[in-house]
This record gives sequence, structure tokens and C-alpha cells, in this order.
Amino acid sequence: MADISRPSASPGASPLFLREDEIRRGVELLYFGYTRLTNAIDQELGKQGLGRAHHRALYFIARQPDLTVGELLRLLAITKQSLGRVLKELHDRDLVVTKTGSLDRRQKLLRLTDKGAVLESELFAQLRERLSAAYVTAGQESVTGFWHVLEGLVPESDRQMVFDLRKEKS
Amino acid sequence: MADISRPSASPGASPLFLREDEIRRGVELLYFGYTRLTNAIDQELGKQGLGRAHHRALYFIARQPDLTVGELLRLLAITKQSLGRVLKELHDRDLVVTKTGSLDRRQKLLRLTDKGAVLESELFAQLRERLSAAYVTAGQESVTGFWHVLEGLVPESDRQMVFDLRKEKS
DNA sequence: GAGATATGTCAGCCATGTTGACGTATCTTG
DNA sequence: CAAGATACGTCAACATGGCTGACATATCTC
Repeated sequence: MADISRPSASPGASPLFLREDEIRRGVELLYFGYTRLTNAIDQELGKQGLGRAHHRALYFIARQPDLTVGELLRLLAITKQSLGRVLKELHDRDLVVTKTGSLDRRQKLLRLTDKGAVLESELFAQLRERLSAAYVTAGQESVTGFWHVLEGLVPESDRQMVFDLRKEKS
Repeated sequence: MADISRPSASPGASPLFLREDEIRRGVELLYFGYTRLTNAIDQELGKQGLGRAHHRALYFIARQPDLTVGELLRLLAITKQSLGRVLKELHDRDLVVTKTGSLDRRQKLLRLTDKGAVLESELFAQLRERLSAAYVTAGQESVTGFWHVLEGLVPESDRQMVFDLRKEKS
């Protein structure tokens, strides 16, 4: 059993070992790709005294203005207490505003202020720089492959939520 | 400027907006794909009283037996104090052993114990399940595209280190 | 032998997640 | 319309896993 964690790299390795190596390659690239991409914005965030948790909230609010608190909670998959702290800080810094929902007055709709939008787009610019460089190097075909594999990693139950980010709110 | 963070979805959108949407799609899929994949092993880790930090160390030690502490530090990109805590816990639980380097006696070479190898392969099985399902759904061409884009996200300075994981130690 | 390097460790701090409990406003339903 | 469900907020305590700074030891290199 212990051998499974150490595949042979010999030329005649069995299909099982090749498969293992392909999986490990994916795990590692996903780890390094994701962490190095997020590292790209840490310096900028640090200047503002914010952390990654703040960026995730800013990002999704930018992506879908008038997002409700509940929707954001589902996207981030954290507790409302954790999110509450983050939203409070964003609000205190005039980066985010909330307004009462018009259809359901219990809901709070989230939006970036102008200041928040400026910050988010500065952060996004860093992500764009890295990701578009990777897209260009890899080519359009690779990019669609990249998307397909990642879509397959999102559990069925979350997939609609993720796809809906690309739509305008109704 | 604020508009940049909210692309139009209209059919006649300019190339700039299409480009933005492609970047955001990648950011989101990378976020959801990575976090959902790592979620897959949280339950198993919890049973052992370990966290993700422990898994990352276990993973890389499994991947490259006789890895030195310094190499692991560079892979994880954390401080030696943080790693020290993790390695101590893994050692206390008989999951990892160290031996003095033969070429350079200052180094400590890290290896999994049999018990550690069993645990790592159980965790890896979860990752394999998710990732291979995504590979199969997407198809081999998509998988190579997935790898190419992610390789482009790893900074030049880290790339050799990441590629070297696939080799045996000399 | 002097200085650089690899590793370990103490101590304290911070960011960001968790659980549990409880309050208020608003919507929905019998 | 009253009762219960839902959306949101908040207090308090705690866990994980990062961080900095300071300092010690063994070993290697020149």
C-alpha cells in the first residue's frame, strides 16, 4: 500500500502508475497555480490593510452587483459570523454599501462604492495580467480545456451557482 | 473605471469586455475547483485530528521521499516556524521520520513511515476520485490544456522546482 | 579558524475560520 | 391575523495556521 504513494518513474511503469502521475501532476499544478495567482494581489491588499477574505467578498460583489448576503455566503461557503466581520470592515472603509431588497425587505443587497470599484479593479488588473499571460502562452484550445476540467471539479450541487455568476441579476 | 468591474453581457460587447469575462471565468473556476477539491479531504483529515497544513507536508514528502526540510520550505512558501510546528506534530504521530543527510549532515531528509504512507494514500484516493472524474468528463485534450494553462501561472522562478517533483531524487 | 548555511525552538501576535446562542425584521401560510 | 419560517446581525469563545524576532547548534566551505 505504501508503494502507491511513490510511483515508479521507470519506462515500463504500469497504466496504474501512469494514471497516478497524471493525478499528482494535476494536484500540484492546481496548488501552485492557485496559490501563486492569489499571491499576486497580496502586496496590494496589504497596502490597504485588507486580507484575502476581503478580496473574495469584493470580487463577488463586483462580479454580481446587488448580490444578497445569503448568496455571498453560499459562494464563499463560510459562516455568517465570519462573513459579517469582513463585510463590516468593508463597510467601515466605504468600499461596500448595502441597501434593503425591494422584493424581499429582509434581504440586503450588496454593491461596491466607487471607491470599492476602483480598488477591486486594481486588484483584478493583477489577476488579469497573470492569467492572460498564461492564456496567451497556452493558446485558446488549452484555455477551453482548462475550463472544462475545472468545471468538472465543481460539485454538481454548486455548479449552477457558479455558472450564474456570468449572468446579470434579473 | 467602475464599469470595468461589471462587464456588459450584451451580444455586441467589445473585445475588451469579452476578454474580461474570460479572465473572470478562469479566476472563478480556479477558486471553486481548488477549494472544492481540497474540501474533499477535510473530513478524513478531521478524523485524524490533522489539518490541511499537515496534508500539504504529507503530500510532498510522499511525492518525493528524502526531501529536505529546506526543499519543503521552498515548496510550501511558509516560514520554518510554521513548518516546524507541522512537522513536529507529524513526527509525534509517527507519520514522518527524519534522517540525517548523507552528503550534507546538516540536512534532515524527510520520509513517511508506513503509517504515514497509508494515511497519505487514503487522502490521495479522495483527490484521485474527484480529479479523475473531471479528467474523464473533460477528455484527454482538455487535460493537457488544463496543465498548460496552470504551468503558465507558476512564476518562472518556481517552475523548475515544480517540474522536479516528477523526478526521482538523485 | 571564520563565516555561511541548515535546522530547531521560544514567545507573542494576527487573520480568518469555527460553534453556540440569541435578537429583530419581514415574509409566508394555515 | 397569528404563528412559524427566513434573512440578517451580533456577542463570546475558541482553533488553525500563518507571521516576526531572537537566539542556539551542528556542519560545511573557504
